[in-house]
Amino acid sequence: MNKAAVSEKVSARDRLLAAAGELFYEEGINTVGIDRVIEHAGVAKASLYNTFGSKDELIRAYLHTQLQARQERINARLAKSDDPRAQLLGVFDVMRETASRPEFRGCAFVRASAELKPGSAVKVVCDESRAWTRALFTRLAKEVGAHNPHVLADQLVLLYDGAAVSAQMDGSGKGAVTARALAAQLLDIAQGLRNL
Amino acid sequence: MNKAAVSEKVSARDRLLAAAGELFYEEGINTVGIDRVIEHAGVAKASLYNTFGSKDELIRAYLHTQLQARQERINARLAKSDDPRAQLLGVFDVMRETASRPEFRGCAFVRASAELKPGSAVKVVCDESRAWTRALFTRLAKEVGAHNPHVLADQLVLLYDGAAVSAQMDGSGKGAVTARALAAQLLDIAQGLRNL
DNA sequence: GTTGCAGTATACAGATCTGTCTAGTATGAT
DNA sequence: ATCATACTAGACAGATCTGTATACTGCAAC
Repeated sequence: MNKAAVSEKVSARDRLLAAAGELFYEEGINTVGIDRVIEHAGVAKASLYNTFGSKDELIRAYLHTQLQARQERINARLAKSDDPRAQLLGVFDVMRETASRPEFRGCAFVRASAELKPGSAVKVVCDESRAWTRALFTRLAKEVGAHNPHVLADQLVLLYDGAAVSAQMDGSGKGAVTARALAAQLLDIAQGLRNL
Repeated sequence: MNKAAVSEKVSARDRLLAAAGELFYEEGINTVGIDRVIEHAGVAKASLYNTFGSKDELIRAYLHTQLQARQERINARLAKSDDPRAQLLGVFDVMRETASRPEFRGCAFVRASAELKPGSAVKVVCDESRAWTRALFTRLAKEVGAHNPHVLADQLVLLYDGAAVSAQMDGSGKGAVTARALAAQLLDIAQGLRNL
């Protein structure tokens, strides 16, 4: 059976991930119980435990899916241009578009991390996400010819995080607009166009 | 009875707030049950419900206390100088000091907001906190003579939020250091010292 | 046709949660 | 002395949580 070719039916796993993606993100990981997830997915409880083994693993898988989705969104945007400067600002464009959607409630990893009991294995995915973002900004900072790419990358991560918080707390994409504008300013400075 | 003057005994209310401050902040609002709070506070359950009426109200009170504490920390720092520029950077110094403490886990309001079910009355306190911070930065931006104080305030809030996220996710005060340095740079620009 | 896989439906165990209730204690004011 | 206040101790109700177990169905491969 070739699922990708036939795809007449969505697997229980995918339906669970979709349901978890909506409910966990919108209402919080701890407030949403297993029963609501399986009900929303239209799936039996045994299917959840056969597929994921525990709620914690479902959370892990949910966050992993979120990370992949974000990476794909950003990579798709990066592919649209060859100019590193445009690529770097494009990352903030993606963030602005995402943060402007009414259902956006901030970074899924920040939200999840606030609910984790210390020592949870879920934190690994959060770290993975942050490492990826930072590596991306570092790479782009080098490509734009920044004098100190690591410093610039730190600054860009800061703006990226700040925009996510603004979207979560203020419910607007305004922070993302500010972040993009500020990133452009920082690029000018880092590229030496505005040096003293 | 004059509590402030005598203060031989700490009231159940204060002990509950202290316990909530530790447990809710460190482990999350939803994962910490009432029983753990009263046990940590050394207080009877009836005292909690007589004083606050519900867990939600205890959460509100906990966040309100956090807000007051932050305001007092920042106001104390502001009082140390008359120079608006030093005052503004002082806000980031406070953040850096706070974020460098090992028990710091990010902004209590961001963490709480990630756990709230939509429509909770707790969000009012979060909004109050954000309004206060933004008003503070706007006032200071005006006092340093920024060309566009509202834009500068938006930028500073962004840095402030980003630093908090970094402390929460990476477990370090590095983001706060970056934020302070970047704020200083922005001040230079906003004050026109580096204009093109 | 039989075997194995993926899934459904549902009852249940055991823990934990918020909130209520009863009963009793210490203390200070009047 | 009495009375209100603030508090303690703990049982309890009722809901909800995660996770397990049982019994069944549809389907595809061999």
